[in-house]
Amino acid sequence: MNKNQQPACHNCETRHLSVFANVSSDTLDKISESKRCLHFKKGQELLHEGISANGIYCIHTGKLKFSRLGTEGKEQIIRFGKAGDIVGYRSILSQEPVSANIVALTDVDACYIPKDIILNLITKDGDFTKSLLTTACHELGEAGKIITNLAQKTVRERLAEVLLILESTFGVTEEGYIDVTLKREELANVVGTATETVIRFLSEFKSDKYVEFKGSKIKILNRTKLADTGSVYDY
Amino acid sequence: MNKNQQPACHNCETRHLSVFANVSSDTLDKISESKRCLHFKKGQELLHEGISANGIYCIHTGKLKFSRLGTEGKEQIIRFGKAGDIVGYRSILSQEPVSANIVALTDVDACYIPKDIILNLITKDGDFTKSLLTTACHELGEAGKIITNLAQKTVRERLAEVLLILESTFGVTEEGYIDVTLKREELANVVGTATETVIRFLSEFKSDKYVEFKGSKIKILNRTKLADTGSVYDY
DNA sequence: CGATTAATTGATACTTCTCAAATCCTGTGG
DNA sequence: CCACAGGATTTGAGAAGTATCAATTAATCG
Repeated sequence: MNKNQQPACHNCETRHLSVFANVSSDTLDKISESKRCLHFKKGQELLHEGISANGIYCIHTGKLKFSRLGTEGKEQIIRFGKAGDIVGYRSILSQEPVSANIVALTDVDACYIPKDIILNLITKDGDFTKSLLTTACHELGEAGKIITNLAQKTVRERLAEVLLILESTFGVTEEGYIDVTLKREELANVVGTATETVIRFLSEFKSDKYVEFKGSKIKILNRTKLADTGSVYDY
Repeated sequence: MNKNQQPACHNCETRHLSVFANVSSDTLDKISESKRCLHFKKGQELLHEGISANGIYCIHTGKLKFSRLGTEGKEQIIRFGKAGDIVGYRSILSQEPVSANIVALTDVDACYIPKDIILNLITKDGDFTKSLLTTACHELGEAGKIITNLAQKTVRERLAEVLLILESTFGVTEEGYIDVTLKREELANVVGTATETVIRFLSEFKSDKYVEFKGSKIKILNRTKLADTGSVYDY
């Protein structure tokens, strides 16, 4: 995908995973006309905390992290994104500045859809709006889970749980490694702890044969034990 | 307000604070017809974690806490509610079970509006839906803040911040005390710490003259210092 | 007023953080 | 293809922050 050739939304396979799955053919045409397909390199920022968004990105391929700067400028990773997700909608709909830095973890192809198209769609297409609401409400529930876990679980438990979440979010490679590459530091910024602490617990999990490494790739060997370690009951 | 007399939504002053502020007169009539006004005593539960909601509550008067049970059955308070808020909408819209126990902190008057009325309203009233989306997206942003704080701030910082948040959420009484009564244990369950730890830091804040107590009521004496203590920059 | 429940204080143990130092990678230029 | 620079990872030791347990005092409600 490049800037000259704008693939139509009709033919987009990723669309069926997204909030645009059921919008009408007409509407789809309108979106197709006004959107712009963009490419982001690994490490590039799609949106920056504090600005106001003028449109949303519909993620076609690639992986993202959503993070906020906490006290002392430390990164806190809030959640992840992948193909089929839309980003930036929260800011537009709450009429607040973007609340997270959204950064590409891999190369990312995404379509940019201007704000007014989306707002217009909301007033006209009930299914689409419902779909958006469902998404937002689902994420709200997830956020509640995260809050409870952060407040109550130990770092060791949280790390175990995060590994399981990453695996189920991003799946595994052919060789069975979790299909996302995070630095130890980033892993620490998800869990909310120090890098060294992540490393210590990871090597503990490794001695216990719950996981194994290959570079920074991680393979989960024993999901049950890991879920146990993380006090994850709904696994 | 009691069960015999169902006050019309038209005349409800609280409505103007809520997502129903701008719905049409016709729609309002429909809601008025199908709603039921209920009273909850302090401590009573409006919704319970895990069930599926069949309607939403529109809070007319009173205060609520939203909590989840974490590991070992410990309560984690996620957020608070008050007049003008609607509760239960998340579950209905994400088609997931209720994700929190919603409990009255004071006596509460609330109107129960059946699920199908709300879903119908969503397909027909764009303003209402947008209003709901705005609410959900706003709360999503708040959740992100909470996550960052929990992950990065110390218990001491979080407690200081929570006091400020409680004051700005619930206001103060004539005498200047934060207008909500929480047990020390509940305060601990907001902050995500042990009751004893809350007590220790509270008495520290008291010796520092940042706060003063009267029973379990808390009065903030020095907002600036407290914001400092809590590393709250946007106060 | 008595019985619970809540709040407080103290002592100790444990988890996690921080700082320092060493080793390991990775990509780059020669 | 190799060596090197700079970042990433790992390990250790000691400090700091919180949790836990136990005991005491205060507040509340019937």
